[in-house]
Amino acid sequence: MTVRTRLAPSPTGSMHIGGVRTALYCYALAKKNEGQYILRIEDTDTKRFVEGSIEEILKVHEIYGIKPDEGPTYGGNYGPYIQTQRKEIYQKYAHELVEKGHAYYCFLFGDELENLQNEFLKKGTGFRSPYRDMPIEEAKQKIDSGEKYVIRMKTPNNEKIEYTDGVQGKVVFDSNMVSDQIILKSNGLPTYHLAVVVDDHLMEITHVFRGVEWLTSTPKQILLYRFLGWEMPPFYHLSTILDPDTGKKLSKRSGTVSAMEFIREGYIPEAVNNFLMLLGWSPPIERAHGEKEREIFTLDEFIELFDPKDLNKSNPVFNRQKLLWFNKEYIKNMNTLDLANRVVDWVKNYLPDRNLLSHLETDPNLEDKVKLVKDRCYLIKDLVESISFFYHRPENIVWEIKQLKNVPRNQIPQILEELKNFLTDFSENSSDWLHEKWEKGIRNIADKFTMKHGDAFMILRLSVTGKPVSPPLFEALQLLGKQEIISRIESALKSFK
RNA sequence: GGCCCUAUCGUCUAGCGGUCUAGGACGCCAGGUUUUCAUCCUGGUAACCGGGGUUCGAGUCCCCGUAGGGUCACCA
Repeated sequence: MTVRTRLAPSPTGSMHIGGVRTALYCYALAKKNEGQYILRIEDTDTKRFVEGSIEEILKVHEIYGIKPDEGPTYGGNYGPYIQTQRKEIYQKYAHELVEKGHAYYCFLFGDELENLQNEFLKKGTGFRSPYRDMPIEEAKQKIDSGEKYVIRMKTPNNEKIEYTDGVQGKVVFDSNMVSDQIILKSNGLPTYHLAVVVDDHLMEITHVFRGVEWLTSTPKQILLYRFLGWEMPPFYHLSTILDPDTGKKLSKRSGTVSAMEFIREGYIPEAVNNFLMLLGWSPPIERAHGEKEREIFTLDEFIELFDPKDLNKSNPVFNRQKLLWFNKEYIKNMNTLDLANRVVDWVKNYLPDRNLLSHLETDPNLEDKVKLVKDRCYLIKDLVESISFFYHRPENIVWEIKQLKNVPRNQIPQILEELKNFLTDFSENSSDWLHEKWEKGIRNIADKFTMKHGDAFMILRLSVTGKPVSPPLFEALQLLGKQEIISRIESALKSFK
């Protein structure tokens, strides 16, 4: 049997980061077993449809490296993969269910419906409509006369519905608690409950991953599978990612939750994936007492290691600091050329600064610059910021900083003058143009003014980069080039006059 | 409120009856390296929700309590 998993998002807005985690688990199980990962769009709620969200779901997959084998734009033999395009299929099964006596036409709407529903809610049992037992012929007459209707499933009474969940274990429900759920809405579209069952069956899905919020609706699907005479695939109800602030489902309130937004902020998709996979899953690796455990996993390693049995039931809190740490690790350890390309792409896609972009695209030494700053950055954004001084001369340098509190202000121009003369004497083309050689000379200058070496370095740093924090100074200067350094020192000097 | 699920350092987690004086990671703190900020080393801080059982023995099994989450739609 080939393993087939699917992600079934609703196009109702930005794709949530939790969706990526679910996708990761689906994808991993499919790929581990050389099966297929399918993307299906559940857009049966036309009111909540948001323009552009299908495109975004596709884009998120592409960026995060999760490639569907089937789905919208990917094709496949089980399409269409967008539910509104499968309307007739659901209708056929819904009516079939009525014929078989497992569902019924219901004509209850408005206040009447609401009042009855409230009664059942108060009683604490599942909703049952008075039309449940109306003879089918009578119901059909009403329909023929143009009455509006929905189709509800006929939930059996007094029955224990139990099944074993792949992550939650054995779960038992009382059928009296399960409502006669609407499966076909009055507009002719199915509700989720019917649509998933039909599609998962028709698309030959073998393992269903979804959030625990679906757990209590599972008996409805179990019933539907039974009514339709189909075998139900194993279900895996995944924990909910919790918000660190509210303790409830992760929401925008505490920060970014959109998968695309993380990328826009400068996160590396591989790092986000790594963080996500470990939220509720831990690798089955033998651990020696006291030995450091591995935290970094590539997608391929994850696929290899993944097994649903290692999924946790309890809900993890989304720890942004740890995500940041993962990102930093990925930036630090990434191949420099690859990283440089990503920097350019990021600026191209998410920064309006076209000027900077053209600098980056034409810089033959970009890779060296990236290399210089890569182990000090958390985000791609930081990387861009750290190297931007190469392309932009400092303006309005602030000399009154605590790092220079021991240096008399009137001494600064003197030092700069010395520095300038000193560097001017080097030939950029000779073997003298090496930062190791400057270092000694600059230390000598500091000694001459009886100041700390670090202070002299700081003055140089400020005049050239404009900031008290910079990448390793000498390597950076070497990359900047002699002419540029000297002219930056000169303009710093001018600001003193 | 009914029903379902969960409960180990602040957070992510390992643990699947004895090897637990409970391990790792993030964070935080201290020290070292260092021209800034980082990186990098070294060390430290910090947890089995409470109460009953079962057992020779419980973080690990059972029950109750407590706390948290989910769910009760013509939304998915």
